[in-house]
Amino acid sequence: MLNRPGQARLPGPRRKSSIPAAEAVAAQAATGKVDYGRLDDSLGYVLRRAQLAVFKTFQSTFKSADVTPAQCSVLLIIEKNPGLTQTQVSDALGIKRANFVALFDTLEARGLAQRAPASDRRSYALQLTPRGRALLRKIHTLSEVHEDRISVPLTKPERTELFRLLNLLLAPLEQGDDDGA
Amino acid sequence: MLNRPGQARLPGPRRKSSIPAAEAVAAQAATGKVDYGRLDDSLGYVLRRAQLAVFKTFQSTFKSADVTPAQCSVLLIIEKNPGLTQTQVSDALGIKRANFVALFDTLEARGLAQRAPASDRRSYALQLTPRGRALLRKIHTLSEVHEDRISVPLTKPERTELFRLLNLLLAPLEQGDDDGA
DNA sequence: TATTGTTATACTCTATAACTATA
DNA sequence: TATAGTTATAGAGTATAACAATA
Repeated sequence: MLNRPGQARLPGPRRKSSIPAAEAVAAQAATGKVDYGRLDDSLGYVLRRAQLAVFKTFQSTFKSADVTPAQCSVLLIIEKNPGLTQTQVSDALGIKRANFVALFDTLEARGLAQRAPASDRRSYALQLTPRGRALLRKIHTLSEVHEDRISVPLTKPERTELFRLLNLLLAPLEQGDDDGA
Repeated sequence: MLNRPGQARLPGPRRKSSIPAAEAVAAQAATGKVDYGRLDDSLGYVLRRAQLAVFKTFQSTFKSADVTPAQCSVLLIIEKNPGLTQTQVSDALGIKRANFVALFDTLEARGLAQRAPASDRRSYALQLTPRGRALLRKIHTLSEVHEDRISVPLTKPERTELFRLLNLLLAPLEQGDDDGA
């Protein structure tokens, strides 16, 4: 609820009018653009818009792979850390264990990953299937395309600096969460 | 689904085992930390975490005002642009008209804003109430506190640079949406 | 007792279609 | 015929509680 597409048209009142009368507010804004005031100086607002815009770009870039960012992150974690349990993967990604079940069910139903027996018989050792490894090769390619697309307006040094600043911002905020990563 | 709290414990299998046998995957990751691989170099992933962390900070900072970021943005827009219609405000913030109704109903029920008659009798001229203006004074104060809190790890020039880079990143991505702001 | 995976559930946010009253 | 506000609804994403199997 914090995007920023375009503008609309003109104002006026109607039926279910709850207020008494209110002298037909001038509507000085009916002419030009909308003044965003402090919102333009709000880091949270800009971050929200950036995240939403990048997410949309992700969708269009990854539509041939048919994976959401969440599914993608799970596959990447398992690729780098085969044998982790559901709790470990979901904790690593900030996903609730309960919500991870359906998410992984989808990956398993598509034959991309599977639950293998582990020494502790309460849990599973998560691993990729050959098909999952094949899809990951595509995902790695698409990831590069995606990063390149969203980084177009930035120079290499600017992109590096953006990463540095975001991680700098993130560090103290992610401390007081639950344990600390 | 893309946070990054802490780690979990250890792996192993269990009952609804769907795969044949799979030689008890070594689980080389059961010892130390999780390797995030490309996720750490993903702008989308870092942005998502930053946005989530900032949102959490917002909640704790603004709990005394009892407003969500979305409600806050609506109040700020109406403050700066009194007389706009629901379509204009929701378009400006990227909120669907249909979803704006309940959002504004809440603000109106709390006596913070109201629907005033407009010249075009299909629409309303949205405006603040005295109570809404009073709350906005508090919101402006809390906004400063909030921005200061999340900006702690950044110097003034770094914060300015972060804004510049985010807006740079945003500009081309928000072009191909619907019309263009 | 504590933990893992699981189910059920609820609440929020988001998206679409269709209706009404106006234009 | 088109637009503003509205309603209904469906789909994600997220959060908590409670249960069975296992430790």
